[in-house]
Amino acid sequence: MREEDSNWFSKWEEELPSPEELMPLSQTLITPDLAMAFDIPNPSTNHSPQLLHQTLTPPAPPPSNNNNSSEFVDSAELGGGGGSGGDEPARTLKRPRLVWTPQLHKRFVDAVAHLGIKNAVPKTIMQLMSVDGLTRENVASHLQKYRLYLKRMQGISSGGGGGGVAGGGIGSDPATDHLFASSPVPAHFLHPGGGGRPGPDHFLPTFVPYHHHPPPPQPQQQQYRQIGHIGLQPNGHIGLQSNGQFEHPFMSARPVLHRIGGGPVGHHNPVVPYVEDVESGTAANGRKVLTLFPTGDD
DNA sequence: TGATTAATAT
DNA sequence: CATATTAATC
Repeated sequence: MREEDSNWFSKWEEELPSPEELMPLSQTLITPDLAMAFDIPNPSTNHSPQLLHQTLTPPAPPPSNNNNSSEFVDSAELGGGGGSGGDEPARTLKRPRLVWTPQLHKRFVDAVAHLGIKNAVPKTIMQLMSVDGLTRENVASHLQKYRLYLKRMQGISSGGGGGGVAGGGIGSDPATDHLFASSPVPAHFLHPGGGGRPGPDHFLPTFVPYHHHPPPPQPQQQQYRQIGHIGLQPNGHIGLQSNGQFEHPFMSARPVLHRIGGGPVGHHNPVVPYVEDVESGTAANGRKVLTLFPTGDD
């Protein structure tokens, strides 16, 4: 029985984007529209106060950071220098707040779906996700939230249903769905077990084997400023800007880390954003999702 | 100010 | 590991 596991596992792992593929992605990731939207000082387009919070254009991009790859936490303040002040505990490994972007959540769900509720433990999930910077605590915290969401949805959409996750808005709870609503929720999770059906949980639900070719070239427009990557805000927020295209200016999905804690040792995290094709036909909301991809090391 | 998310503690 | 609570952020 376990043999099968290896099967999908291997497959799953295999489809992981090779470093080579995602490498070039870092730059050609932003779409002209996005860049334009951001770069263009369009007074007409008044962004919401919250959203516009993080704009890009790092005021002072560290020259040392030649690494074009976008990563998570990156140098906040280099020790050493000047120091000063004192307010920032030199050696406090305070982990910055992690923002679970829909894409990241998608990966999370995918991992859980493939692991099965049985093995859907924070540790396994984290390992399977292989997302750099992601720790067990993060996953654990999110996992419980995820469960709650499923529980709520289960109670509401009991029986039926099935389908529609995004379009319908079955369980629309303003407090639970915020993040999850946009993510595909494998129905398998809702298995109440009530049926007493010990059946196999690991099944490929919404897993979409994207075997299609890598990122399609789309840069066929005016020159667009190379934006994206990490944006250091005066606020002390590290924002990674990379997104394909969004429908409404309201929803903006961008992974952001709040307040850098300061990675101790060389924590260069080869996290690379990859554009994954979202399920087709999911609502008219054809939005390209950006998935953070791993590095294979954890 | 309130609401939600994520981190943290138990 | 799961749950509950607290803190931070939007």
